[in-house]
Amino acid sequence: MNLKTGSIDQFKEYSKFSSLKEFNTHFEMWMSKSKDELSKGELVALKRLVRFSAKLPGVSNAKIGTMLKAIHEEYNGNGISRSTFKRMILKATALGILTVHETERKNGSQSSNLYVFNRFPQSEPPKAKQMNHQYKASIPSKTNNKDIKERKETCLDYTYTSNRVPKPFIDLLKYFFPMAKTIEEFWNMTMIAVNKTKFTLDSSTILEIAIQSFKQLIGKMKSSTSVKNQFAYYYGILNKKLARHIHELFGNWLYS
DNA sequence: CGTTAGGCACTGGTTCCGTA
DNA sequence: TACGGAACCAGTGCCTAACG
Repeated sequence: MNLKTGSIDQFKEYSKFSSLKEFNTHFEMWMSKSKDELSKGELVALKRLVRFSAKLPGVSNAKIGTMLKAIHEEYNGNGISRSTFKRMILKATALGILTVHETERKNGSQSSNLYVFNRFPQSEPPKAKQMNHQYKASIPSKTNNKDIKERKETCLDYTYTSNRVPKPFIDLLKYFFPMAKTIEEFWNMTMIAVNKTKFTLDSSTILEIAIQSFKQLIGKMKSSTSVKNQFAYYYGILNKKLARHIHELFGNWLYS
């Protein structure tokens, strides 16, 4: 009992789904897209993790040992190893399916991880390249349960930004907008603008244009007070830059 | 008495190697 | 190639004995 400092309820704010049904729908989309990336054993592990993420849709604080035990029981002793489970976590994190948060016990010692499933993006699901090989948990700093409780009232900082946002983008924005939600919103605007073009751009190009646009926004914000809505302004810059880029790529005939 | 150091336990992370 | 498992690492608190 001393292992857990509280129930899963206190991680409520981590859930990105309004219902279990919604979570299942998103997970199915992830599976249809990414299940080939995972081995048979890894799929067993992932699906078991999903079943441990029901109380709070898409969030699990079960420890690896517990889940392995459950798998072993389910498969009559022919379960999977800790190595396989961890390989699954690495892959699923890299694919953007889930995010891992470290937690501590009340007394400060390391506790089980918090596994948070991400929503399936409405645009393109993140590619491995876009993830910047971010295999590690996206949380550099340790969190503890007390912290998490305290953060209920406040917003989560940039370390909680979803894995679908490329790291260089986070690294730039965090100095100006330290909140994860804001950074994610900027990235959402980016993907909306990109998808609107109907052109397929590679991830590094998108990132480059996004960063340029954001820098231009910051420049504007510092030099004038005319920026009323930072997202809208950013979106405007982005659209222009994307149009120019595509124009350069494909020539005038597209717009004639 | 209070403090400190050492060993233990618990967790996750990484790497490596043998095997089917 | 997927997998299991061992060996190592790190970080923390707990317990206890020794110390001043």
